[in-house]
Amino acid sequence: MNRRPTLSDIAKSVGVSTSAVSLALRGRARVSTETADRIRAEAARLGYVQNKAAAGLRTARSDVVAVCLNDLSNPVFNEFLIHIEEALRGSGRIVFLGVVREDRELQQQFLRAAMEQGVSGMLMCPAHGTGPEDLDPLLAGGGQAPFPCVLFSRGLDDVALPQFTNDDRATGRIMAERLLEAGHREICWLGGGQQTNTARDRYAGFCEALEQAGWPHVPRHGPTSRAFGFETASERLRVGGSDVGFACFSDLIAFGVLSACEAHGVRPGRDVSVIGVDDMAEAAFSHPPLTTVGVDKAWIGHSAARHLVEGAEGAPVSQKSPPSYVQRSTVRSGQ
Amino acid sequence: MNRRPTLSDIAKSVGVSTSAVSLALRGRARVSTETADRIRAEAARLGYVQNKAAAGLRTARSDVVAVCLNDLSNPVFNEFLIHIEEALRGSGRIVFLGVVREDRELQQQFLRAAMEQGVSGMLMCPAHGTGPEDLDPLLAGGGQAPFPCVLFSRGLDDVALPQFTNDDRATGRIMAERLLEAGHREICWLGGGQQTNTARDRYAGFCEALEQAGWPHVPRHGPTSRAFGFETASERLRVGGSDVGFACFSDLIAFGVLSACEAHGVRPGRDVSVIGVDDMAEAAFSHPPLTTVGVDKAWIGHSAARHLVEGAEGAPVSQKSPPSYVQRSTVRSGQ
DNA sequence: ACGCTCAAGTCAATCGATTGACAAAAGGCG
DNA sequence: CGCCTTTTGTCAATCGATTGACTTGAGCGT
Repeated sequence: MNRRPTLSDIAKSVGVSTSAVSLALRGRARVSTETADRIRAEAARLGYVQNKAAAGLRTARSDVVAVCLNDLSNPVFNEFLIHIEEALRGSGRIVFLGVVREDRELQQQFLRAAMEQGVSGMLMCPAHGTGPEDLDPLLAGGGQAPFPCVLFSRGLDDVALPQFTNDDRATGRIMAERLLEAGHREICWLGGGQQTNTARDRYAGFCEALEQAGWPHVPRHGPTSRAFGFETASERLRVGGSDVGFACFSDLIAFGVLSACEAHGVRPGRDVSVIGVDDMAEAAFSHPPLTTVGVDKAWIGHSAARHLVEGAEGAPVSQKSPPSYVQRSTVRSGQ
Repeated sequence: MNRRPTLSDIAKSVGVSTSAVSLALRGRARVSTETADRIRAEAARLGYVQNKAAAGLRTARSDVVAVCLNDLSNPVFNEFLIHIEEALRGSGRIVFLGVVREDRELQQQFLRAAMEQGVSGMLMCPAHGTGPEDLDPLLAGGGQAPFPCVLFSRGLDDVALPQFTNDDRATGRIMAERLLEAGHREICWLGGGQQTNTARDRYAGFCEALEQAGWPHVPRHGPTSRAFGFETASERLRVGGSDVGFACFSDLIAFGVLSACEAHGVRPGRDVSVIGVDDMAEAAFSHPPLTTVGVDKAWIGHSAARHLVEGAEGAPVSQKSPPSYVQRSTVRSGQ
């Protein structure tokens, strides 16, 4: 029942000091190549594995990054996670995952857990209703903050943290413009709400473009789910007729709308128009394939991760990626 | 630029020893309620956060659990992760995530990282081709193993580790039986391969039931992706006509088949039958809704997690959850 | 032969928390 | 009053790795 070998086991076995072993294994100078080789050989023979807890205790460094997400069952967050994990693994970091389901309390718990574990940084998509006070411990300047934090996907106002997000105002505008072109009698906004900057900006951009054109719309805010899209679209189709353009806060909602269209015998891309946001992988395979405004999840995920590990110099940056219109077949072509 | 407060900061400030502080904060005896209150109050005032690295160094304990996955872009693994994360959070563990993309080398790296971090255990879905030799360090008996490991989703033969999986042989049988009932001229197997027990068992059960009935099938092994389903089904429909029943290793493949059917103007549930496995969330929303054999991902995820944290007593268990036939509309009803 | 530099190592303190062994004070009991 | 228990704490060692300061011996130039 022998425990894991330590530096001093190797030292004893080779006949040198633990300092020498530590130095050799990390490839520093101060040990001759010959001794270093013997040390490395013995380490391999013994099956030595570094104890990062001990190393981190001494050096106050760590290669763990916490990633704070809200909802894995929304494919878009899953996609963000994929890109983030990829970027982080590429730079030798390790991922601590937290799923906080839009719950500020859970988010606080995860923050604390991350501090306890001594992570070197955090990538965070803030939960609904997160304000500066929630992030207080991370904001203190002058080396006070336990670790740097970078926000992704959702930004926060009045928070001096680097943020990588989609340009949601532009996204909303694009949706409005395309729907306007399609020339529907009624335009309907589905989803979003007031809980995140993402939702507010997207809707604001949408309203802005519509107002410019002097065109009204019927707003229906609600959860980001297929069910919400299905039910709300069904209601609109029943009371408002079938000549309507649906602007959906998320592809997920749009999928629900598509189901509703099918149930009502209405053809997306002909009678009605449906446009989503995100361009999640499934969008290309929906029935019919969904027209959507693509969010550059890879860029956002990679940039946020890179910014975190490369160290944030100077003032916190706030970068937005431009959305891209992805034409498939659910938006009617102009009259 | 004051660093994080430590036990001894609290001790100094309250006027007791660090021992007392440690004891009090963890609610042990040996400190009076009154002193303990003062200590807790001061800890809160100072914003004390425990340093788990230091604590773990001393106690050789940790509340981190490594979760080793292969492919987040397959929704079924995403669903497993959701359930696992949920169960782990419920027992106060935190998740250290690794995505190893069916690469044994990456899997080894993750194993090592987990040892370095000193995780208390691992939940693992083994990569393609994983053998006992890959898991060697985890198998040594008598307290030698660095941490306990529980396999989920995919089992491994000749490996003395607890395993929680779906009953894949039964799953394959169900698929064959339903397709037999539908009475197609040709029955086609899509996906799987020889890389995992899951794939082998599922296919074996399928063959078994078909042989019993004395019915042939055309096998097409390949990757678990929509694209593979689409292409292979297209080919079958072209050369073999439209009276075919498709048994798909995964819902993902089945979705591809559905697209192929649409492209070929063939109606699933009427002309052809399509049956998948997993019952992923999307299956209920495909077009048409997919008939599938459901895998109890919640049970598997929760059980594996619970088994790990509650400590594996006695001999390693190997438990299989029974699959469930989920009838929707892509399998033709019997003649 | 002397002083100097450099390479190759070693020493010992340190990171922060935990815990077995011990100590002092208070209370109980005959 | 003396002895024994509890209660409430403290001491000091310990977990494993890192690192600034120091030592030793060899090599070199003059």
